[in-house]
Amino acid sequence: MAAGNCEISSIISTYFTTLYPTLPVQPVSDSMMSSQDRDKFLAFSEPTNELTVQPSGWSSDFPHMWSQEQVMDWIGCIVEKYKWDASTIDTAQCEMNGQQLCQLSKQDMNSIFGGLGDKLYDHLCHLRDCKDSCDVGDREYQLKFHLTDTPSDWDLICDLIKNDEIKEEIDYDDFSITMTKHKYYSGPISPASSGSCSSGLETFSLPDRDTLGSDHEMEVKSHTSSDGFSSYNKTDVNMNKRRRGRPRKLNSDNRDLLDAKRNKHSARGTHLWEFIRDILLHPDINQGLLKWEDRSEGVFKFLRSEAVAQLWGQKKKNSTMTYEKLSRAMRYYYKREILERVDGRRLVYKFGKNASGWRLGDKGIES
DNA sequence: AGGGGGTTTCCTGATT
DNA sequence: AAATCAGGAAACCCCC
Repeated sequence: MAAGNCEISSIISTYFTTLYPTLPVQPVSDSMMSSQDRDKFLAFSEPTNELTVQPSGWSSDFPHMWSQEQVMDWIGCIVEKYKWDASTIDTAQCEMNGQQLCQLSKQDMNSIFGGLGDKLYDHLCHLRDCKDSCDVGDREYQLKFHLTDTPSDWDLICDLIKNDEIKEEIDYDDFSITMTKHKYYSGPISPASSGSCSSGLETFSLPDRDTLGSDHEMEVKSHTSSDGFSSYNKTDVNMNKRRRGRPRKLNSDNRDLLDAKRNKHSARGTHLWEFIRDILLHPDINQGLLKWEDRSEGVFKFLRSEAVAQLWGQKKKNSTMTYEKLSRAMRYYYKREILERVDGRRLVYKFGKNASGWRLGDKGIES
């Protein structure tokens, strides 16, 4: 049991050591973990030898700077977090940017979002407070780890992270564990001891086994984002071979919840072609899995077909997914004209007239 | 309970 | 030889 937890705990400890040098950490002996346990934790989609921590979507900017898309993403996250029935929300009323959002009173929120209004308002206040408090060092870090396997495994992981300063929150649907640190931080992670802050949600991803040999050196990074709030630091840590793991959650997932009212099928989850499309549209999570061959024509290529299949399998909670199976599903799209055949080119597909949302200029697509 | 959509699984054969 | 493509057939899961 504790074996698998040891590794993730080690990763987490290393990361916390980086972020919060004053935190006590529990070094974990790798020998305590069997390869079988290790395999339970598939946690990366990254083809580089790095542990990358990057702000995700709406969390990286001040709420009042959010775009309409980021507002939607944020609402989607809260909907998901509280398992709210998205069908009760009028999506048309969600179409506002961050500035408009921040101008809403609690009463406004309640009238628009019903019972979820309170949650949204409180969370928004929390985010604003968090941003505002950076200068005085009182801030909150949320680190989100995407794990694999069954929730019971995550429970065990949580058992290994017992520090009163850290609050853990497990999201069983999201296959992730979020840990929140509320303490003042005075360590060197922030370049700017000048009040830099990286509050909000950050996502951890681990290297791909395919690209790693054994005993690699890995870096833990906290990227500097354009808003200048994040900081940079790195710590080397030896890691053993790992298998590729759960993908970071796509923002589109959150949108799907809100789209449930409009699309009867979205309640069942993202379709394969949408999953593929969303990977292509998010270079930050793409990680070299797919690439556009001809962006304007919707032609794309699988760079790491099996990795994409693994991710798809993880999304569908199917550990036996392969590119062969995934490609069969892709071929069914030809008949429905969601995809068009691209003859003579391996691993190359083209979006068809019934695929939407991939074109430049489509709603929500900026580049 | 039954039907439909969207895969998933398995398979054979062809092509690269 | 291995990976990929093509598509038939059946099964599966979920929703209505």
